[in-house]
Amino acid sequence: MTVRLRKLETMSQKSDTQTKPAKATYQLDQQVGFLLRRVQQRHLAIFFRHIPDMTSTQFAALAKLCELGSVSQNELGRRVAMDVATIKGVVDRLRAGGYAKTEKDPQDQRRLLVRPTTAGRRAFQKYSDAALDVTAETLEPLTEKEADKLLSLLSKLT
Amino acid sequence: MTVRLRKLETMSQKSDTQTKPAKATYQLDQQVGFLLRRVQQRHLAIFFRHIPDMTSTQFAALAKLCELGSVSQNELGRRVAMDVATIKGVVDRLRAGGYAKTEKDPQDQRRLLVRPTTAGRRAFQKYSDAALDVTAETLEPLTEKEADKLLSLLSKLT
DNA sequence: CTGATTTCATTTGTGTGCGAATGATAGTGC
DNA sequence: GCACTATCATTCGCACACAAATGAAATCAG
Repeated sequence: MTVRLRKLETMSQKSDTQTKPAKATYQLDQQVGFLLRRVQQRHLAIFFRHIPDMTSTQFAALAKLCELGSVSQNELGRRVAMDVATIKGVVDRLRAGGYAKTEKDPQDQRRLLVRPTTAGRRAFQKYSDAALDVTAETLEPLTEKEADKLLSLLSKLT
Repeated sequence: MTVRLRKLETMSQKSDTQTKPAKATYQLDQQVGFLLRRVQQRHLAIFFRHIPDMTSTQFAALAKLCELGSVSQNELGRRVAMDVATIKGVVDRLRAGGYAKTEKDPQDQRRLLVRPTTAGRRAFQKYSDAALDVTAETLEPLTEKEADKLLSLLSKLT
């Protein structure tokens, strides 16, 4: 992730004067996957401008962690839709940044309990408004109604 | 990228019985960034099921490459919205897979010209229908109208 | 023609993201 | 109490994705 702002030059928007195809033709810029990637790029760049201390992924994990207080690493991963391998790395970095601490669960020796530190809670407090601004700025090209529509459509694709 | 299918367990949809907040509260599952990430995860898993030979990124680059015939590496990257460092890796892998070949541009010694190989063109032909199926399957939870709406909204966020 | 700027490719470093394999622990059935 | 199975964390390997730095080549200004 970690997408910083980088001018990718305007991509030729290609004024689509093609003859109407009987069977749909493969047009890269019309594929969901491509659009998703580009929108995400833009979103991550915006995120970084607002919250440079942390990546979007880390913030998501921290937010959930503050909400839950104390969870096992795997459980946290599930709550924020991250693979076990991914959440491990994210927790490691949160820990390295002083935002989270971990300890073995005395009740279950397999589990690694994760908790936010005071600094972690403070960072979440500090940035939660900024995080909302990120969402707002990302959706800024849309009207409020369109934005709602987009969120609801995306939710259906989850 | 390379997203294989992995059950991420159903995330607790959390029946939101909280008191209506005057100032919007940070709810992870309502942030565009989070939704984008999850939708992309699902999309990449679908992509891999249909086209296991190549990643979605590689296919995008190959598609553009077949359309253009011959481009410099940087130019190709710009066309598919990839960073210089990223496009280099992608081209390397396309080359390793036998889908593309490169050569120094005789007109400009800085440039690395990239071309699709015969196998590359064949792969693109072979998979272009599958790629459309990927888009279709990704959008499958939506009606056709909704899908169009989504694509148009995403386009605005580019 | 030459120095400054731009463009292009490469490399290094960091941070996601996934699959697959491994080992440790816990729970279950008998 | 003992296999069987499930769960949890870790590790490895691969593939993006970007910033920043470097070097080489082309272009532009004077």
